Amino acid sequence: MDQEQAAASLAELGNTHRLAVFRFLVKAGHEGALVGDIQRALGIPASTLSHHLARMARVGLIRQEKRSRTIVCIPEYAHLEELIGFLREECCVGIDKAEPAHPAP
Amino acid sequence: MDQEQAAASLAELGNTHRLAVFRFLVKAGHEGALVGDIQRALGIPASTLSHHLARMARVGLIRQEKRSRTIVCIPEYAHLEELIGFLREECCVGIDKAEPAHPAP
DNA sequence: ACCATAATTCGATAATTATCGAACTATAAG
DNA sequence: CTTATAGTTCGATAATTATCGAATTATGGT
Repeated sequence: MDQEQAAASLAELGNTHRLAVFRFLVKAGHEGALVGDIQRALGIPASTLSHHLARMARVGLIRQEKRSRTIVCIPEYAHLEELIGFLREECCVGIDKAEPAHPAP
Repeated sequence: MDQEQAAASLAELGNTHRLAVFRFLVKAGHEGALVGDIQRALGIPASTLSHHLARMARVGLIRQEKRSRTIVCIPEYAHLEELIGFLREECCVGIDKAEPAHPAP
């Protein structure tokens, strides 16, 4: 994951509604949740939620699968892992230079 | 770190300029770097950079220490660690429910 | 065919964020 | 005291993002 992608994903998670949605989906597990479920659980107006879901899907944070009339939203764990990996590299580059707060085993 | 704080920090990192600044500071290490150094290294106009630095400091991603005429910017590693911790909790809640891609030791 | 449900798209508006030159403040050096 | 340097603040504008009702599309059930 490059800097552009990382920034894009971070920006999407950097919104309370979208972060709440993502948390909800992660709790829902690999089966995901329907748009309507999210809507009822979080009380976000349908069109607003749709907007946020589209953005999250655009950067690869979630995946949307159509099941007849409904749409299942599934969190992309691998994507989050990559994002965390990117941040961790950032973090650890400098952390050993001095004051080793996290002594490597 | 609660959801509000996490979202705020993620939003700040979710901007290419600020993410570049943060990476630069992490590489600089615990001694940090001067505003002017960042400015010259990344080629961001002074007033724009000042704006971004203020935002990053506001959410605790960096710390700014005045040294006579100059200002040292230091990355708050602990803050990033907390943020990563928050994301990791998110991620791992659902990851074991099925398809254990990351088998716990 | 008709109605209900699920969700998106449209469209208009509000709110936030980004950008950057110019003016300003603070400090150091001569 | 004057000048130079480091950085911020101001102010104005552009660009992006957020919000949400209304209209629309798609599908299933009766």
